Amino acid sequence: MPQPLYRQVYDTVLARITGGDLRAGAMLPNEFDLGAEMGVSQGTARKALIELERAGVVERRQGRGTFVTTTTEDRALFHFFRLRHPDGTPAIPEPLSESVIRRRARAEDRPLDSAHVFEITRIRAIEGRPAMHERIVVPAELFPGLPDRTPLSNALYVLYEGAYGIRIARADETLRAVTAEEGDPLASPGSPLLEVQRKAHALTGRLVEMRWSQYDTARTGYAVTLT
Amino acid sequence: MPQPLYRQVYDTVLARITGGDLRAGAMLPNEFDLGAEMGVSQGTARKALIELERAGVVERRQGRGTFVTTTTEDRALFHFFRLRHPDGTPAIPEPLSESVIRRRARAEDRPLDSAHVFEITRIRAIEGRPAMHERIVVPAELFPGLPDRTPLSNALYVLYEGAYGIRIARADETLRAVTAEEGDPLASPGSPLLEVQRKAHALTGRLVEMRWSQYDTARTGYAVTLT
DNA sequence: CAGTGGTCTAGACCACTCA
DNA sequence: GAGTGGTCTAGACCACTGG
Repeated sequence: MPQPLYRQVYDTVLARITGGDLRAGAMLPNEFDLGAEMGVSQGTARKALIELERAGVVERRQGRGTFVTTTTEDRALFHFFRLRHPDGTPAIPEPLSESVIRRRARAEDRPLDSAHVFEITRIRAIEGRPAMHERIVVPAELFPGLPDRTPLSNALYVLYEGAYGIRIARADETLRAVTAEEGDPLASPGSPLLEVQRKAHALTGRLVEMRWSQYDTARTGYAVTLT
Repeated sequence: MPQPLYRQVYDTVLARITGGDLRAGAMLPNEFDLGAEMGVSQGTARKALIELERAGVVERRQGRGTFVTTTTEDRALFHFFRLRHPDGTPAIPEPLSESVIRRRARAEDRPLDSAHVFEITRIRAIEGRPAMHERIVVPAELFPGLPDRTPLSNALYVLYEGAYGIRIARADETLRAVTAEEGDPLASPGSPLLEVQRKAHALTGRLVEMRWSQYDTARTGYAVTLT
């Protein structure tokens, strides 16, 4: 047995989702039907579905069924945006300015594996104060017509999925403290800023976004839980 | 059925571990024996053990058995210490200075739910340069004789478990960028520092440590993965 | 009410570890 | 070779959802 049966079911279902056969929000077959279709028992199909749920690919609801996970504004805000107020509630960013340009990929964009990229630059505020400065780079061929969609959704990952079928599954971030320079849009020179570098991967595992963010953390904090 | 059977098995086993009946590294009964003991089938005992493994409480090894997880230096360094070199490898801290005092709990120590606390202050270096300044507060009654154990282990959580049977299961952190002040032990005044506030919980869920850390991130970064 | 996922059982065989 | 966890099956009943 090269791969466990439940793993084969897992891979097949995942391929249907990433391949577009099953779109976000679509209902999957029930455990018995899926098992029959794949030539395995209900219990084996069930194990595959449970693993898919754990990976965040599907959502299971007793009495209703199993559905392909949809990236909602809430989910994007909760999972992939970590700034919190002192009381622990998520900070809500509001757009202040935004630009999207198309350009050739530079050396630093190499990991995106694309000749051309879109570069999004935006500044967002929290409770009325400019607090976030972001530069976002994505492969141009994966997001056709992106510049025509301005103003972009505040939650970019909802747009990625809704308009381009690209679901962000994982993001690796590296955080550093830096100092604001002359002309910084967020804070006066010398002020401390939290700099975050992100590499975001789609369900397929492909790197689809690189992001440099700077946060003014005078009134908020970046929250993480380690387990 | 108020609670699923597998959940009852889970709780019973967890209670045995937190209660000291099963110590770190101890081997659990196999799935059939555990099931028989609890009056459930092997499959149900198995499900409880899998959940315990997912929670990081036990480790299962095919052909060997199921064992209570031990906090090793590696685990502590990998899970609960997030500073990484640019190439992604963990930064290795080396002790420079350390002090442990006993004092009355102050208002800010309230969450620790203890009248007296130990406060550990230490400075550690990375690749020879002072890079971490930490203030750690724990309830005194949970860690009797802690000041006599100086110099403390570099990996405190290994000491917590080995000497006091307290295993850290979860840590909530909040990160901010701050500026070094006059006399800062890590960097010259005005330099940016990454400030991390941690609240660490034991397996039982009790808050057992509060920690304020400052990192010089000039040569390292704090790495996180969001999923 | 029919259909779904959630729990549980009893049993089988396989893969790995270690003496 | 004995003992362990890993996979898989077939079937049962329960709990929840929605028409």
